[in-house]
Amino acid sequence: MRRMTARPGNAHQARLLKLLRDGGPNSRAQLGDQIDLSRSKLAVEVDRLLETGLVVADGLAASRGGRRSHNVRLNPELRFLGVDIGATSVDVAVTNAELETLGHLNQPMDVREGPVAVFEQVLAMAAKLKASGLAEEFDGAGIGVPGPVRFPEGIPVAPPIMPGWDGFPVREALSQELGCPVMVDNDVNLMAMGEQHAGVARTVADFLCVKIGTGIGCGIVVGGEVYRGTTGSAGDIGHIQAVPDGRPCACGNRGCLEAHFSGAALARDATEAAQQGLSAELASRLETNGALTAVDVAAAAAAGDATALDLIREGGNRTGQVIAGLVSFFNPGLVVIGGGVTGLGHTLLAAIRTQVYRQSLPLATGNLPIVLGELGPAAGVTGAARLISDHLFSPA
Amino acid sequence: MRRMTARPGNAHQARLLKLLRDGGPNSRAQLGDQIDLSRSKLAVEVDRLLETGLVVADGLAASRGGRRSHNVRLNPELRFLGVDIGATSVDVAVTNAELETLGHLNQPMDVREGPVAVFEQVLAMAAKLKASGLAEEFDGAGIGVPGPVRFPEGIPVAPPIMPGWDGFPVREALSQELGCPVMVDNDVNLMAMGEQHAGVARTVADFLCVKIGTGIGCGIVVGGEVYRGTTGSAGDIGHIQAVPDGRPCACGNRGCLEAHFSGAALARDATEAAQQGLSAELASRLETNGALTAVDVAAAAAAGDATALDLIREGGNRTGQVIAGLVSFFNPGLVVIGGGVTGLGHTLLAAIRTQVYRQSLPLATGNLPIVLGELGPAAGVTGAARLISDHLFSPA
DNA sequence: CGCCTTTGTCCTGTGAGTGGAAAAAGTGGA
DNA sequence: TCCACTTTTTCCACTCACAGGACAAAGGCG
Repeated sequence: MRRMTARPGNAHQARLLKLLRDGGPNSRAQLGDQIDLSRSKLAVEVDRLLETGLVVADGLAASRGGRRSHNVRLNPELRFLGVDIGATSVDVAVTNAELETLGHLNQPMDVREGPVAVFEQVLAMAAKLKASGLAEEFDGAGIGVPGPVRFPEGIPVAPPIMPGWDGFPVREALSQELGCPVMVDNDVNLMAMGEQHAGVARTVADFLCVKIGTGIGCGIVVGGEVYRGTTGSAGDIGHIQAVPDGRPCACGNRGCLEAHFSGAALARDATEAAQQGLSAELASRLETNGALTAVDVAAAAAAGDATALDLIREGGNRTGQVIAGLVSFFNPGLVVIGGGVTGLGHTLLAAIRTQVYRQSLPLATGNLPIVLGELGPAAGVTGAARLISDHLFSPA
Repeated sequence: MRRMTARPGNAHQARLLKLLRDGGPNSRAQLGDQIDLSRSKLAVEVDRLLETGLVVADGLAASRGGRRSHNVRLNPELRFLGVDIGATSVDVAVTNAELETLGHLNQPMDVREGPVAVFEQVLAMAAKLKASGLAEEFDGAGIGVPGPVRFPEGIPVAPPIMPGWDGFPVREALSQELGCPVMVDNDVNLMAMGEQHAGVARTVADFLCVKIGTGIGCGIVVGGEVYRGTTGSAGDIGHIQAVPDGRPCACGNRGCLEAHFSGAALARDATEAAQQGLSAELASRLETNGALTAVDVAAAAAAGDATALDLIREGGNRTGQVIAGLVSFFNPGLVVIGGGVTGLGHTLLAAIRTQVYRQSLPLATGNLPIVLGELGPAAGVTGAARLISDHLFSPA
């Protein structure tokens, strides 16, 4: 039993833990500069944290011109597990308490196989990470699932692409299996938290994080906090109508954004184009691999294939149109584009930017960066670790 | 000089003031039930508030089975001024500290005449209210303007329908003229605050308040607080594209919601229909009044005129389509429809509801009321009073 | 009229937190 | 090597907010 079960005893301790998480090892004096507490009080709270074992001494800091100060840091043996369940693959990573990734695994998977089968796989991956010496036990785990979640209970509700998960007590079940606290959230929200913690959104209070993968979703951050909506389905922009009377969508409507542009739609359109002989490049890839994915389209586009570029541009336009509406409504300080299709890169980004800058009013777009996510596939697991650390580093 | 210039000295006093504002006269004991403070502490803070004059004794309360308690209430002589500047008219009202409207004036006006002319009119109306004995002086004023506002400074920024107001220091100027603290906000946000304080949104934390007047805007409330966006232009949904390649809009784009449905668009469409002889009802009204407004369309619809009903339904569909997108994105707990066109009533509401319930996913719409505002033209001024009271009832 | 309940006041104890003094541990120049 | 000056850390006395109990005041009810 090396596991830490302690929690901060008050708001001061919680703030200190978060400072150490986000700023790394720090001297008492430096902590004092960042927090509004007297030196005496600060010393008392740090001592209490040292007693709990959450924080440990870390040698002497370099001198700032006088007596050298004693550094403290979060216990380097603390381990968080970050799990990002996608529609077709799963990422599992181990981090330390400073949320640095120590190990990262990725495997193909199908959510539709249901929670039991998926968690079996996740637990096996976690065990593998443990076996490689990265962790003895986990002190907490964050889980991202590709659908709406009733956040306080950690239970998916009415997830369209993962029937069989509806109402499954993910948080409770995994907490049991892993023997540690667990928090569950939508994968898009975790991506937003990841980019906020370690990516492009570090300094922005209000931003949107659009994830284009098998489906399309959007993380909403208001005042530095993820906004989840009344029933946990906020940010579900895949089924906003992008094309009046457009393609039929799995949800029963027509013209949904997701039906026109997403990993799945792109693969379908590319296959169609290849079969119709519109693109030699895509056709040859189809023949080689037996099927096409967004990755093939990205490669074809990189090779200069006109059809692939057109598909990307067309999709970017659709997406940009929807985002333009969201920008008018929400007036964010930043828009982050991420997810599986970021491989499409700047062609996609340019198309989105064009639409947004053209359709939204200058006041909203004047100083609005629209950028690709910085963390790629690590955003989700980092966000997951961040989620559980936020929870554990709050007063009990 | 009867004016109160005191402010609460700490967070407890601020909470007490807000309890008294929202709950009316109250005994010390009842206040104790609603706030987490010991009786002794509560007594001290109430005494301090009595000293400042913000709160006064108000006789004895009815017995609850034992000794009768001494009531306290907000000083009944406190007066707030609520000003709601629309595109074509202005509302000015006086309230007491409990935000009950004591007097309300409404006059036609044209914002395009610029801030100086408009404020002359507003000040005259305020003077009239004073002269009728409703107030000696004002203790604070809230101002709503139909465009984006840099909130902390109270300065309109790049307002499309009110050129000439850009950068005008509304807050400072009016504070000078009125001799009291002033807060400025977008008119839609004030409507949302009004409905939150005294209308349909009293118990909802996250909701949208769509105002359809000369233009279209949307107030966004997140966790009970108005969300204004990075540059203060959040909720500016009038220029979201509702119809691809639709009607040209003043903003330079095509197909904006506002170009297809709003007070102005409705008047234009009705006039067109009347001139083309599509509706005898509208034609006769056009002849009588020389011009048509949304009110005429409402009357014609009430009389069963098919063309008028079609116009409303068509507009409701467009609006509903946009709102459906916002509902998917924001997942609110309530949608309030208000503004000048609420006269169109249930025909409009039904059209909007149909679109939203059809286009958004069940999880978001399952328990989503879409209702008309309860307060009508009083929402704006009530919200304005609420804005300034929130400011004054916060620790200085 | 006596007993019970509720309300309001007084008073003391406690714990959080501040700020100054002094000790501890360095740096760097003469 | 010594001394003056910094920075860090600990220690201690003092303040202040607040809780909670005792008690008085005021009213209901049988």
